[in-house]
Amino acid sequence: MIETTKQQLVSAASRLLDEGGQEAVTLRAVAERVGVSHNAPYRHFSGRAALLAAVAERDFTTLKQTFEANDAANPDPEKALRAGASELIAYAMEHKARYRLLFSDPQLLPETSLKDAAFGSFTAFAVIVARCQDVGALPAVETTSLTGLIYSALHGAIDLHIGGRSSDAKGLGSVDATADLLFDLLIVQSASATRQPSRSKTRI
Amino acid sequence: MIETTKQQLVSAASRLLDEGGQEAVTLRAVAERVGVSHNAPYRHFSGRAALLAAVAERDFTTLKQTFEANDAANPDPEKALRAGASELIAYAMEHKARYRLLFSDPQLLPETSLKDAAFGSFTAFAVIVARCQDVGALPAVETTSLTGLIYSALHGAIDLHIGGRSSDAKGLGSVDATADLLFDLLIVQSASATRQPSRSKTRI
DNA sequence: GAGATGTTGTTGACGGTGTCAACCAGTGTG
DNA sequence: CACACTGGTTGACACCGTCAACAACATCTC
Repeated sequence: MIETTKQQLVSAASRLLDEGGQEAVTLRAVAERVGVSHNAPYRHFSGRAALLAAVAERDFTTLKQTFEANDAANPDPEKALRAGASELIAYAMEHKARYRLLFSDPQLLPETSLKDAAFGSFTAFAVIVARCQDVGALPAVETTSLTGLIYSALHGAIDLHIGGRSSDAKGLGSVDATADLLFDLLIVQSASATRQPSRSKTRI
Repeated sequence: MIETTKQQLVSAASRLLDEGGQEAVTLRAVAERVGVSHNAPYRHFSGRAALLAAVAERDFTTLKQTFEANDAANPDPEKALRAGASELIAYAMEHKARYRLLFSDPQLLPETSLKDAAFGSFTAFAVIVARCQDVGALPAVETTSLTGLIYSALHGAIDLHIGGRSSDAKGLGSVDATADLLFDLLIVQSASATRQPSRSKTRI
């Protein structure tokens, strides 16, 4: 299937993002790569911000699908959780600028469709967290808050790494090591709690 | 004491950062605010990136001093830890664009003096973490890794909030709530025999 | 079928931005 | 006095996002 011009613009912007980061994605460069005039993108997007939002929306939905596929493929919730985190980290490492666009960019327009896509990927991740809670692998606190904490820790480790703040000089380990430590500590905590008979209760 | 032109440029850039974010900090606007020509900044900085690096360096050192003062003021390590986190969050909320410059900006030049300043603030935070470990308030894993994890979680929560990714739609609570949950879970884990979580958000 | 209309392009211009080059006024210093 | 250095100036350049005006073409309506 051939891509429409609009899709080509999104794809070209994604590629430029990967190759040269945010500042490399100029509307003119995108247009040139697609082979249209410097003003053609305005026929499909209201401006640069809208084009980037389209890139983000596309990636948010694929990310959501990745989480869902991961959840379905791993019967063990704890494995699904760790695998999901690894997928997120892998995506971030492979497409640093795109990851930042999705999760950090402050000037990304708050279009509802984009918010929906972002919310969808978060929810898919929360489903895995809930499953872990169900089997007592994670503490039985409010699921959304716990998911937020885990998401925050993963995002923080990734973002510091991408920004060059976690290299040797600052002593932070690799992103994967930080994620491992996070899960080790959280899971130890909940396992010791559920081991106590008087308080044992699994969420239904 | 009167500020030198160089200091005035840094101050003006900081103020513009607070008022209008990254994109508001144009060399021309900075120069105009100081009252010099649009090219005067080049007599003091090699370019825009270097000026922003100077802003970051200044803030990194004040942040380090904040951590140190906090450490000295709180005899209880756990209180020092929570207070230090609160200070970081407060700084981030008050100066969002500046915070992002320090901890997220990818194009911040890797000058050694800037790296030193960043490392200094991280180390000051690590000192508090180590004290918590000494009294058994935090798990006895490698201090640098644990500090990295805590730093990552705090940064992630802050960054997602600043980027508008943690508002209602995504269900993440406020930054402070996420930080509280983080400490509650970590401290419960390490001292579950003798301690209770400071906030009874956990459903026990 | 013919005209109106909307879609998707185009070219050209505008102001704003970072940066480079050239120049200029002081201020020591040999 | 000549000289270089420091900190400032003006002017230009290419590049950027964006707006306006126009052109080709498909599609709908009478």
